[in-house]
Amino acid sequence: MAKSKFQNVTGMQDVLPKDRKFFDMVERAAFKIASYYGYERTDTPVLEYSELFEKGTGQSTDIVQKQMYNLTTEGGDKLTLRPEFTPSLVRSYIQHGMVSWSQPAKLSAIGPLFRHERPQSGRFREFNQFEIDAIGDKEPILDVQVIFIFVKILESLGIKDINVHVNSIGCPKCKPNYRKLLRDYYRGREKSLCKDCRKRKKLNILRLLDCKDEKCERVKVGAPEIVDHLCMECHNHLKGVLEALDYLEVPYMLSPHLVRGLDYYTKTVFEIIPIEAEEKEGEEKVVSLVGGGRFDGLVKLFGGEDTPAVGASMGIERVIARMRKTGIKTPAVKLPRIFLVQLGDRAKLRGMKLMEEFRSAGIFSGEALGRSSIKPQMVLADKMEVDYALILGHQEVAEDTIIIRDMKSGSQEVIPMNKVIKVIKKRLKK
RNA sequence: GUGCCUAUAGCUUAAUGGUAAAGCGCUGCUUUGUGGAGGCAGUAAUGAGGGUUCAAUUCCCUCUAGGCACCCCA
Repeated sequence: MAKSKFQNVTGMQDVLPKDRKFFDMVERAAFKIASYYGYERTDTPVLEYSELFEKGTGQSTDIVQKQMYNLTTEGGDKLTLRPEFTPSLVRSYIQHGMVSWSQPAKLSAIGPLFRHERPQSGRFREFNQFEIDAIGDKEPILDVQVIFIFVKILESLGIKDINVHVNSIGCPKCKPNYRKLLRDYYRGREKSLCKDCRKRKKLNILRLLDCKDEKCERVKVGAPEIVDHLCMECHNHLKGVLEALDYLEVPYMLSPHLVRGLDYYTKTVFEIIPIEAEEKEGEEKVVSLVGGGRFDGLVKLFGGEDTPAVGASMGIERVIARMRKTGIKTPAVKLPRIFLVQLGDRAKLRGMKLMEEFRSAGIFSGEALGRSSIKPQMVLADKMEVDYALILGHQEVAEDTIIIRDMKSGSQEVIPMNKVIKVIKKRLKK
């Protein structure tokens, strides 16, 4: 197994051809649907200045505190392998003056992200996400469009048993009030909480709502819910989101305890979760396939105009794991229908040229130019289940002819080389 | 970062305190320029490094990788 002294880095994996087919399938579905709704692909560098994430993703988040791959260049620049897309895309929005585009600017992105966490199922140190962001519009319908697009992407990949969890975490106006209410509620109840939550209470009290510990769950039941304490603007925004989801018949539920871990979220937050995983909670881990929300303050935080925005991203590896689990197959690979068999050096050369002629004519041919004897080539042709083998030996090269062998019947005939493309084309049509 | 489990040929598995077996795959042979079945042969492994022992792949430790849970998240 491990003969080489080199191995892959923990949590980072090789994508072999059979895996790649799944990636391609997901990417194709994602771009097809997102681009229909106007989201255009944007690529940003894998490396960014560390400060972008420290400021954007947020100092208080686990991502920034302990999961970033940081490096310092010889010149002293502090760089980070991107742990998420949103800050990069917002940076790009400001830097390239997308403010002057028709708003909102609709961007999509795909590629690897890096977080130094302990790998486990559905979690890697290098992983791929597909993200879409609509920057420059505050209407709730944009939130819903983002959710809707991901639901449609998942559906088109055959993942239909999903549920969208939605919540609002308010804005800088109403969030502080709610925080205070929560603090008041939990004051005196510390003893009923798990160890972690006692710590969390000081760092970010909203996180208490996320805990799955039984004891905490019990305390949580009586806790004030943020949806009851939103300011008018946030309340109406949430109402607009839910109404649109209803209208579009998106399967969702309001999850008052959904809190997301990134600092920049405002108002709407959501996750898309497979239903089966929810039902089997305890046996199977609940992993969200998509997560996102509104980040109305981020553009301004980076020095741009005060610009509302909303976006989300999908974990490609997680979606693929889901597809595999539910038995979804990738489309069959296109196999060649003819196979070139060659004997002798001159035939190899002539064969190489012939294949190019076939390629220009749009005909896909198999080959084994590395082989010199005829048998293994025939075996391969058989395995590939081609319709015809084209045999090119010394004699054929000399006479400028080629043998066409019908693999099913075993009959074969010699035809002039200059007619072979025409003949094969005709036969393959049948 | 914490805890638990795992590690035998390319793949799937077997076995043992005395240097490892099989199936699949791959390569070749079974007519000298012709495939599909069957037969024959070949190929290749105890993740790495220590320790205990007369002897370890088997027991112990460390490392590495993989899996899982916590944390957190896509």
